[in-house]
Amino acid sequence: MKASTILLRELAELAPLFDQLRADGLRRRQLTLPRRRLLMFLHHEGPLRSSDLAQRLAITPRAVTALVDGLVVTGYAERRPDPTDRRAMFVELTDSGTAICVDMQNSFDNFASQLFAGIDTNELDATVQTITTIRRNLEQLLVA
Amino acid sequence: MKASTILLRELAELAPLFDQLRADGLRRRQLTLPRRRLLMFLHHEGPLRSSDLAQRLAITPRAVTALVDGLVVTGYAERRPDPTDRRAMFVELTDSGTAICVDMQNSFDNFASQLFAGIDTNELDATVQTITTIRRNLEQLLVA
DNA sequence: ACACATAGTGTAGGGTATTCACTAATGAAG
DNA sequence: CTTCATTAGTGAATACCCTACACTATGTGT
Repeated sequence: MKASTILLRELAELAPLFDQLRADGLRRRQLTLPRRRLLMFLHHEGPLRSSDLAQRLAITPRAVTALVDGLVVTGYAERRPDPTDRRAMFVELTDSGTAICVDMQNSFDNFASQLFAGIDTNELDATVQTITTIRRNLEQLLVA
Repeated sequence: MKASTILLRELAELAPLFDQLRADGLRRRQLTLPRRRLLMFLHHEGPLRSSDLAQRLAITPRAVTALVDGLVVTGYAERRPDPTDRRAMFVELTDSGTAICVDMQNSFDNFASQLFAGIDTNELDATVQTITTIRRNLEQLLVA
């Protein structure tokens, strides 16, 4: 069996299992996976316009509206009009949204350490390189 | 930044992008991602009872029922009573279900080759090892 | 025989996503 | 300065995934 086939299958199967393991923490924080994804995106990138979020997350603008609605209800994010374009809205984290992101980042780090315990450091570094390359390839394919 | 943190983040972000790229092929085949996942699982493992599917896919039995319902409608899978336990149902692929799996496996292989082009073979092998280990760790954590 | 556990599904409800249609605002051309 | 096409965001309708809970039918152990 080709290595590429196995790798892709492993990566594809990894995600749903991984998601399952995070379900509890998400529920505890009144979050869902897509909402968490958007939240952490804002945490890393700063305030963004809805249309930019749609592009970066590779979902429709309508889906962004729905996700942001949910985050607004729980008080993790806010909409702010774009002063340079009265049609557009910026989405930004509230203080509690930022706090929850910091908190989740810590949990994430702990979980990562635990999950990768027993894997050689060099091996881990090499894997990071490869996976990063693959993600960039994917993003390229999505643009095209 | 720790390698483990980066790797976990990359893996988490890889999945939704990856899913997006497969959306077209799935629509063309009248499938969704979770239904495809169940279908390929049967393709690789053979007929399974609903409860076993729930366990292996890490979803609730009720979710399995719903997914199988969808696959029955499109004619890709069938239910067959377990002769040794009248409560239980086996789920198995139909001929057209098997055909679609073979077809998808080919597309999958082609896509994999394309996606990993330019990545060193040894590097790829090493990554497969690492990721496989990680998936096994994950499955262990889910059982616990 | 009885209590208890297990297998699968109906019901109800929340969440993610899409498509299409619509409003408001922008921007480019005459 | 008007059209006129385009863009930003959202309402409406729809499909799907998933969960929790309740229920029926069946199996299991004492």
